[in-house]
Amino acid sequence: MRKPDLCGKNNANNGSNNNNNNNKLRKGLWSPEEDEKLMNYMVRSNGQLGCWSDVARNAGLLRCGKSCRLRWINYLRPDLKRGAFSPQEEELILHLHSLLGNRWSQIAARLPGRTDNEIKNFWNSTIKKRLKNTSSSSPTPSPNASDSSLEHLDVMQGIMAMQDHNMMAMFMNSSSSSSSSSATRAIDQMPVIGTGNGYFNVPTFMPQVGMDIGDGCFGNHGMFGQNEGMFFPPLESITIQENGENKNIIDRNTYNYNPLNNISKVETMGGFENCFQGEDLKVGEWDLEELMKDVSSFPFLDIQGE
DNA sequence: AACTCTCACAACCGCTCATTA
DNA sequence: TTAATGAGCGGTTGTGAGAGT
Repeated sequence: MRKPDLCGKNNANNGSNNNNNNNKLRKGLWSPEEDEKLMNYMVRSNGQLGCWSDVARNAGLLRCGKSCRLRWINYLRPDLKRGAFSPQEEELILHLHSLLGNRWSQIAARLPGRTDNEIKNFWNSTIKKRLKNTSSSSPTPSPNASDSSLEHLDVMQGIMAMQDHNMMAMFMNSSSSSSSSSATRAIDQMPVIGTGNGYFNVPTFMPQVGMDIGDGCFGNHGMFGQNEGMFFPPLESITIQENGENKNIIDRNTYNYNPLNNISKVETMGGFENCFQGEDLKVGEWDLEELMKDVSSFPFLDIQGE
């Protein structure tokens, strides 16, 4: 790994004149002290972060904002899942990659606790190699059914996969029986868990204004109850089909999807502080209840709406 | 024990896009 | 309209650790 690099060897430790000089910004590996500073700041700031360069400055770090952002997203975020990928995760990555290509952030958005960087590395180091060795048996979605209920099925199974790795397999099975295009559409409609790159997730220790996911369907005891502080940031947009025409209901960087039928406006800085603040908008047609209807007959679902 | 090779992954780089003034 | 700024993304690099010799 890179050694913590004091840019401009001789002066990086000189904290007295640390203003606006990129030459004095550190590069390379983060030291434990830096991690601690950043972590402390993120906790202390309680959501009032400003921009990332402010974060770097206010946290007392000799790092560029970009570096801080990366460190937080890829390493320090409290909801990160560390350790090896499970076979189910591997399968899901394979499948998503077959649909999405190298859009690591979008793949990561569907793997809770995993970052795009992690998945990218995993792909490049492990899966690529494995696929090379077993190129004859690479999985491809078989073209087949494409009706909308099936797509909803994909959606819901995808959601469940987020919560239970055992259920990823079900998502896989379902999706692999859909045509590539319909599966892709389904994936595009799939709400993603807020762990992917590009979004601050809501750390469990952060109070979320206007967030009401305590004990309900999406809360600690509901169907999405295995995680706290979960939210569903959208892809570039969520497109729904209504009467044969597509409708965009959520724009990226503008709204987060609130599982409780609300979309809340989000500050563009990254949403860490304001994930559920601001005006509430009705989701309208893309409705979890609607999706529930399609999947409520599934035995593996233990839906207890409130 | 010393050296080399390979792998995994953290971090950087360069680019694009969105927002704001 | 345009320039500046910041966020986000995908590709790439560099390095520590472990395996092999």
